[in-house]
Amino acid sequence: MLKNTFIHIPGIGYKTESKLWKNRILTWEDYLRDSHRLGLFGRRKDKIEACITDSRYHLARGNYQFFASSVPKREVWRVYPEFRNSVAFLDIETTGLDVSDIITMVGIYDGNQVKTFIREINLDEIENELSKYSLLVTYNGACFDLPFLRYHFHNAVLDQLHIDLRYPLKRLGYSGGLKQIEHSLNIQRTEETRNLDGFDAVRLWYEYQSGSKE
DNA sequence: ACAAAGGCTCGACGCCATCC
DNA sequence: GGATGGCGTCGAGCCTTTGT
Repeated sequence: MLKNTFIHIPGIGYKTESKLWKNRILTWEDYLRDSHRLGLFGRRKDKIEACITDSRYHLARGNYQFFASSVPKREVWRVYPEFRNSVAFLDIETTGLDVSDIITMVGIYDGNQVKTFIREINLDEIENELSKYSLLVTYNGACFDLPFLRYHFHNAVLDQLHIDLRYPLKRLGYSGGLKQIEHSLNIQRTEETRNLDGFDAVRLWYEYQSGSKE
């Protein structure tokens, strides 16, 4: 999907991208070969070509920073196929909603394996762990998880591509919070966690700190 | 060759939704 | 309850097209 994308190129908006696609210019390679068919000439055409050449260069090297700074946030979902081999699905638990509240746990799924980082056990390993990934996927992470991580872990690398599923799901007609979306997609939780919400994460953390193993 | 019109991008603004 | 990005809207500014 990324190789079909032109929206990250300065001077190209949704209209022009759509026009390219309608004219059978579907990939970067198509553009470099066939753009003269479209009546794009002169400096504009050259600038676009230069940006496509850059895009190919950076994609071949896995330079996620190039795309993180150029692809509009609402279109970052398009990079998933190209960067799925370096993805972290991320969720944090905290003691409250204010960024100065405490992070109690961070969970990461890398596509194969779930890794859990717990306060007072191994949470300090999270900075190193995060630096391994090119792409982060969250739900509402742009407003919640990432600001928390930035506030509490000054050395964490957090310049990755970031797909916040809240917004693409909204466009597909799914909204109302993660729990509700899971329900409407028929995603079942385990018996132990079925009826728990975010506030239970706070309560259970304090119970755990008071000695409850359960 | 020049001017006007039209198309498109892009930034600003205010409102809204979601996380524990 | 605070932070943040997306959304819709608007208008400035640039570029291309069209008309004379």
